[in-house]
Amino acid sequence: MNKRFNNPSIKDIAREAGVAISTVSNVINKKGIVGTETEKKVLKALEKIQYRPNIIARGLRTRSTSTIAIIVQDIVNPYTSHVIKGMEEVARKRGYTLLIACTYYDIREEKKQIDVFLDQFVDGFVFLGGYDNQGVVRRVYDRGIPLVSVDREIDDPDIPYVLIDNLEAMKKAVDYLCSFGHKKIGYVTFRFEYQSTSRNRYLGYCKGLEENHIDYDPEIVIIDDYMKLNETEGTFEVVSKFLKKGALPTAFACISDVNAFGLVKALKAEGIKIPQEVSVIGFDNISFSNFMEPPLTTIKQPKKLMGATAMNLLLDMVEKKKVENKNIKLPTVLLERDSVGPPPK
Amino acid sequence: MNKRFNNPSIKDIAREAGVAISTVSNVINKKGIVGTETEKKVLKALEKIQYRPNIIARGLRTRSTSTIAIIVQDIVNPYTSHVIKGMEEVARKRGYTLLIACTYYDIREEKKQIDVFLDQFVDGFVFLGGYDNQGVVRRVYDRGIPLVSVDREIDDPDIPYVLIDNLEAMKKAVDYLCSFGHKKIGYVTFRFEYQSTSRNRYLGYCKGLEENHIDYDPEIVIIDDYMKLNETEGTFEVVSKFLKKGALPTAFACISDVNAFGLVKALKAEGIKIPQEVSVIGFDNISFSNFMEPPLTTIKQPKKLMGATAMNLLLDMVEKKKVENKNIKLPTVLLERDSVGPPPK
DNA sequence: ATGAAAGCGCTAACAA
DNA sequence: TTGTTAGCGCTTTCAT
Repeated sequence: MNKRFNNPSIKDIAREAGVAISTVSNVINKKGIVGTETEKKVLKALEKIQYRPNIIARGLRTRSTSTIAIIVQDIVNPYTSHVIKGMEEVARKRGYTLLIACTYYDIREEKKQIDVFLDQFVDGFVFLGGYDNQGVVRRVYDRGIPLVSVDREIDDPDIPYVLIDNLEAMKKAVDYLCSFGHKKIGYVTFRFEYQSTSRNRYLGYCKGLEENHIDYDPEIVIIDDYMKLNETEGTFEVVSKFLKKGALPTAFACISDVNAFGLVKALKAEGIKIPQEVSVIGFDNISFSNFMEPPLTTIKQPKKLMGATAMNLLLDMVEKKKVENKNIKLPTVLLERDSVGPPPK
Repeated sequence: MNKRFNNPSIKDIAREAGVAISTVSNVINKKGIVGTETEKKVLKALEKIQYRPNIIARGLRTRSTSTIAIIVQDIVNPYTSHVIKGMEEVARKRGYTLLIACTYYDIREEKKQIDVFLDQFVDGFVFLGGYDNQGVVRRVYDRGIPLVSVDREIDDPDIPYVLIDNLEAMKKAVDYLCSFGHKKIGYVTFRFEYQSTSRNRYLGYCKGLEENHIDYDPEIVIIDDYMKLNETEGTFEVVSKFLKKGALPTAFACISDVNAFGLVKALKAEGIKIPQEVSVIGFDNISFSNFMEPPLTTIKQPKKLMGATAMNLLLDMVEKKKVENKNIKLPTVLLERDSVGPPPK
């Protein structure tokens, strides 16, 4: 058999200390029911022998492995990786390890991954982004496994989530554009039938227009799923094609920064000056957005905070602590930089 | 006890099929020693009952959990996340799940994470980047656990690695700069005492100068660890300070694109034109490098390929397949874009 | 307070 | 080929 190494087990400790294995277990798990003298003996044995509890064996018994599964769409997306970073730091501090899987926007893949993780006795799930597909989330929820949904809006208040108000945030972006006097405001997004986050941003765009008494003009709304996976490059191509058609607003709101980067490049390629001829506002505040030219005005999402908040919420539930509020909306901030200005005369 | 749910077990299948549990196990694990009729019965039972093997129980027995641990410095770094993507796709296809931990350049954290993963019976390790600190890698290696080191150069050919030739790649960058006639070539890096990858790039820079008969000028070599964690922003600050001192080369080579972004911004902030006054060459080919202004000339690392190659190599070892070559160097390509030009007259 | 023993679900050695 | 059983390392019940 493949017994690669022989770690000391609780048995070895028991023998060394001259006590029962259950006593050792009780010391390790701080049950507080072990006599002072006995505890001392165990502690000494623990000191002497390099012992580390076998998480797998423990997991088989307790059905818990101090492991959290996180399911994301695409780890390469900077928004995603920043949220993960926030989660990772909290998980580590609290003694949990992270299992990560990417679905690349494939719902079947998402289902498969969940099954795999279920097999592993993960203690909790984070769903980061992705399609509405509440069924798949529900399936986990109904098994009684703690879960938090991040950046995926769920109708059901039973299901804990950490979000921003995407609708209000995008409306804020449109309001900002309007405050400069823009009347022709385009929008760049991928499709959103199955994705509430992008849908709500779109709704925010519409609401922004409406409140500012601007008619919705489908000519300047670019909706294309080609921009989804290879965001920046894809947007560059899609927008380049769009520009050939001639319809040009004086400003664009963008579903996210990574798409805005491609939009900006396409605009520049046509010799269009930003913001003198066309203004652009992004969404997310990816770090690169401050290093492009011009620095991108954008809606900042509190990415790391979202991750940290979600993980703390999840671990509180895992550890059965009292959770005050499991439906959390975090605030966004509009970052004024240089890609928005008044429309040309 | 916290028995959250009662998955059907191999026992239930055995009862349903009217065979012994070991027979079921043999069917599931395709041992090929089960009679056709019996197998059919088991398959039918498997069909009827929603059965999924309990990985934890299996792991306790076999000391293997189809899990790979990957240890990175910082998941937010685009180079890192692209390599992970390459690894993730392969791992998933081959039926493994990924445990990910970040150390944020902290050696103690790295040690701690390794211990945690060791407790979990991971089947293999990937070390992505990080300090030389061969000891920590060795400790895993000596336990006989398969491991691959990526982007962390290891002297010991026993230890499998996937790398690029950092020295040659950076030398190639310097050669390229020289081919435009540059004689004053600066370099931007963080410290590299404990990090062979950055050290070898530095050595490549030095060798490039030497072969082109240019004296090394410490005045225009910027070495600062402040650029390590918050790369782009940090580099912007460091370089901005540097520019106040007045020494200015006609070209900069950069340890990585994310640092180049900060460098470029600092240069522009001083009104310096790229490439008319100063040329800049990066390293990595992060996707944004093509979307900044001017598009960044850079050395392309095959990031996803590195990840995929490393994971395939690792899993081959885990599965005890014959491995032809466990020391792999992948090629780099110099991408000519617009940030390099001839020096000013 | 301490110890003995059952058993989590599975694999593998051994017996039949 | 098939079935029985031990045991992976741990937690937890139940005696003592």
